[in-house]
Amino acid sequence: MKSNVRVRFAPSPTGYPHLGNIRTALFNWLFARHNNGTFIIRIEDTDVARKVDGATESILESLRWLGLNWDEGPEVGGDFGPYFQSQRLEIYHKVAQQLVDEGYAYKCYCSTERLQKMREEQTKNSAPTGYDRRCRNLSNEERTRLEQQGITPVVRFKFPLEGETRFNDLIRGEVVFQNSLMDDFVLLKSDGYPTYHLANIIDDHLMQISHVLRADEWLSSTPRHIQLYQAMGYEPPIFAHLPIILGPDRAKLSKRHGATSVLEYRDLGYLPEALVNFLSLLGWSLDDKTEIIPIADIIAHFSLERVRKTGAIFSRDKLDWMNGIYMRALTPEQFTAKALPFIEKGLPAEIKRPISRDYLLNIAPLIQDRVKLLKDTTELVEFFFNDNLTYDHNMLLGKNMTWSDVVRAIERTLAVLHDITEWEEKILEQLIRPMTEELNLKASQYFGILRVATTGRAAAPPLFQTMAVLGKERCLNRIEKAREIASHKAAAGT
RNA sequence: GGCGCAUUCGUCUAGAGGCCCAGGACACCUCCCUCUCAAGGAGGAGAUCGGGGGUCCGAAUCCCCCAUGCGCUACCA
Repeated sequence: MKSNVRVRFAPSPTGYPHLGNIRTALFNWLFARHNNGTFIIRIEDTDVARKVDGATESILESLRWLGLNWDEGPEVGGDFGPYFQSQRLEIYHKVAQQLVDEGYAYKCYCSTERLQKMREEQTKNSAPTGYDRRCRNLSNEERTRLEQQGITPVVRFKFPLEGETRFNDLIRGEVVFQNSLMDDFVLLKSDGYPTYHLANIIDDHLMQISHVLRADEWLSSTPRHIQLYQAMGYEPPIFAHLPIILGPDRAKLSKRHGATSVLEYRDLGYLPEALVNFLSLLGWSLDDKTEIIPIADIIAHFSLERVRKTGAIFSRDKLDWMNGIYMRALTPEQFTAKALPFIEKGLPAEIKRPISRDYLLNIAPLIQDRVKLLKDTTELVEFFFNDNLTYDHNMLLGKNMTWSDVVRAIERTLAVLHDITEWEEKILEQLIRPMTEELNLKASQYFGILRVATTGRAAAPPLFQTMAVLGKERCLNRIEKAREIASHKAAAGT
């Protein structure tokens, strides 16, 4: 049973959604789900000049990826459509005209040049900026004359000159603005499109939005909205202004802060559930210590009362840590399924495709603990697939050893390995570990040689597990190669 | 410049008059585990709660002033 809570995420397709935008979407979604309400997507495509191709799709894709499903909006429709503002122009025109007729708004013929000049003048004199209301009280004759000049007017709201506008913000409490400080803002642009203020109010009303949860940057224009609601005779929704997400320089997160597009995080290999968990904790908290919270619990406990007022700097370090936690919580099967596409894409071209899912499934437990981002898996997994190991040969030489020590160790190992019929971790360890003593080496020296020989790396998953997964043939071939290298070195007397 | 909002460890945060000479997490450091790298475990360091005044027996928590930061100040959202 749905409640009356109806919230919307109303992005403008002027770019690719970044973490800040999507966090607002997330809080709306959480609020809707917690209250058993309706989550609506409305595309505010009223800025023709800044519109970016593909932005809408990218926004929807970001939401889908994170699992923020919507009940009404693009693709799914709903009873209050259309959900693209560019398809609702007639409605805005009608209401704007009505406001003009009723004396709440007026047509303004001022040119952008004049407005710009006016603003410069105001700034120069350290006066408050804002439209000087020149067209507010035009006589009919003047209006006709300007019309005849062929000027397409904009429609401006006749903001009350006196009094104050107040409202109660669910997060910030009561906020008061002096009306005398507000100017007559534009409702309808000369290109026929409405401004945010007009379209937003009309649609929120028509779509029966109960709560407006939006970023803090809108707080200052809320009195405009309140006044508009009153002029139209609409009941305003409840407002809650969310803290914004900041870049490392404490300024509002934006494109210039780098990789902030949500889809980039997907492509880097963050898990959507990790990102959701992390984002939900940017401004909201469950209690004084819980950090890893399943989505069902976030929904169950989400409340605006526990939303902070201050902007938060997004920290990649902590996200990475959290992603690692979610990564480790995956079953090997899940992990394999998620890592596979990244590995297919990332492994060198000479390695034959498709890569074996079964083989990868065996590798998974060895690397899962070591992965922070799915993109990292390629690097971690590479030596399992690449039989042409290239490494600095000197890595074979353990600390305080000579090359002939290395040759001897390898030869003894090879002899033992050849006879193994059951190539398993336990058996490998049973046979090889005791050799440490026989060879009079430290485990770190001996295992180190074998690690480099089989993996070409100084750091890799535990030796016996790794060898078991690699298989007998691969191990023997690689160790043989290492023996040749070491023999040459020994012969050269280096 | 005007208006608005905010201000607790480097960062994310807990805290709604005594439970706080401020708790948790990330990052950092040390140790343990250990064949390497991780993961895991145990510790450590890190905030005179932006500053100053009040109120109160008692303030991070209430009030006032200041400072600083951010946001808005577009025919952008």
